[in-house]
Amino acid sequence: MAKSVSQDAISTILANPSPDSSSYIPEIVVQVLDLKLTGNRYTFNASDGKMKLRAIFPSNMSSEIITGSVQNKGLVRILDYTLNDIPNKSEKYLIVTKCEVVSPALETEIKAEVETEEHDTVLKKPKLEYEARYEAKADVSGIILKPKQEIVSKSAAQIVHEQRTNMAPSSRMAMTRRVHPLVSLNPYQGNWMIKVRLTSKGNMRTYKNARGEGCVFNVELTDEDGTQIQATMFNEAARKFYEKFQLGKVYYISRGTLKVANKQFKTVQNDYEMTLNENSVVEEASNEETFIPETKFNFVPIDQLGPYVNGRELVDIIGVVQSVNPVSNIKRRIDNENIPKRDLIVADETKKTVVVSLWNELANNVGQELFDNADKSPIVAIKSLKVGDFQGVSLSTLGKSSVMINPDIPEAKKLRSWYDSEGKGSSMASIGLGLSPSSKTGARSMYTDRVSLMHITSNPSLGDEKVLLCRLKYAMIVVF
DNA sequence: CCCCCCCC
Repeated sequence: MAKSVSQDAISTILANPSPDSSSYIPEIVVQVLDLKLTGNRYTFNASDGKMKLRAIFPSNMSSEIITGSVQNKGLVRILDYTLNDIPNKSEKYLIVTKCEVVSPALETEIKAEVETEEHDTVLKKPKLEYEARYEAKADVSGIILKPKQEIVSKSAAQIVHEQRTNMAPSSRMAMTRRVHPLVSLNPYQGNWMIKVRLTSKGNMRTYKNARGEGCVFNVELTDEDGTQIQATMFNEAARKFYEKFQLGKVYYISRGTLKVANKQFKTVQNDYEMTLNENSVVEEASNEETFIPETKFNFVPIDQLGPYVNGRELVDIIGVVQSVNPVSNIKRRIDNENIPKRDLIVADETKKTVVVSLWNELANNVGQELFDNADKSPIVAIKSLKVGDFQGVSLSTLGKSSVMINPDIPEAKKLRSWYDSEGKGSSMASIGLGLSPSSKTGARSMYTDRVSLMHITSNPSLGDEKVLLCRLKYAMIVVF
């Protein structure tokens, strides 16, 4: 058999994102390029000479890679796979679930067109650190050039070894020590390291109770499998890690402790929660490829907020900012403490508006930015909002809420183009004050009273007196 | 060890 790639292999994969036994898929042989160890997985570029696709090998392939049968610039036949979306990103990546080795390393990267001119350019590209070192040693005189072939025919295991030994000690540590999946952690096993994305960050707050006082903040961590865990830091640890932890970034974490999570306060699906103390190790995994999902939003359209009123479940919303109030200070009843608050009105494609109250630092920081740019109708995406019943439906931030202005996500682009083309010219009604026939669930609050009104007014068995009473109540709410 | 999330 000819040792080459299948024609249009990448197009075939893209056209069949999740093949099953009934799909007919022609043979897919690709060249493995840029094979490297990322965390605990091997990743590579699958190439058919024309197109490339980021890909990941299954963990059970690792031994074959280490023994050298799968090589960089070698050929593999992909027997089964799924094509996965990276949320909020346009590119796809290929998860190889079954494959076999066709050929060890070829001399060159396969290109569909013969590119003699370009070949020189390729050689002049900035070299990877290991390549530069390799050549520098061989080429002491500056005359004898090391054949490129010797570099390309190195097995993945060699490359990985060289990558490790040439790296900064901290990253080498991260590569060498096994990354544990979050599901494998428990309170009884201490020596682990995880690689996680920070998918939620609470604000720092102080507390005072019978057991003492201090400061605390919580984060939510997500790993490559999508498993989540909440981690808590107190006092010294809270101060040490508060700035270091940034929403959306990826970290290696070790030396934390696990305990059984309190069901009552659980915000993620995990039997355990993590505590990090001042001796825990948190290291950012910067400039590294990773397949950990990005922070995921579950946007609820404004006209669908009804069922969430006064519920425990939090919502994410995305909308166009219609207006922003100045900050006001609210005196908390229980202890007379002043808390900054700023209200804004947002609208979305359902042509409904809702009032969102930003509290504490969100009112001051991101709130001020919104205030200053209110005339530009920015898009806001807000994660983890509580849905209250003030004026029917109201939204409020919590400590763990986050506000993103003009986020680079498809939903924001869609909303922007809708608003610019037709939204800004159309009339919008407040979800709180308007009747919303689509939302009939929920059992209390003024909002539900008005839903009941609709049922009653459309029920012929009721007397005029009751209908009038309900109409009166509705009228009063509107007047308010 | 927190677990509150405020006001009209």
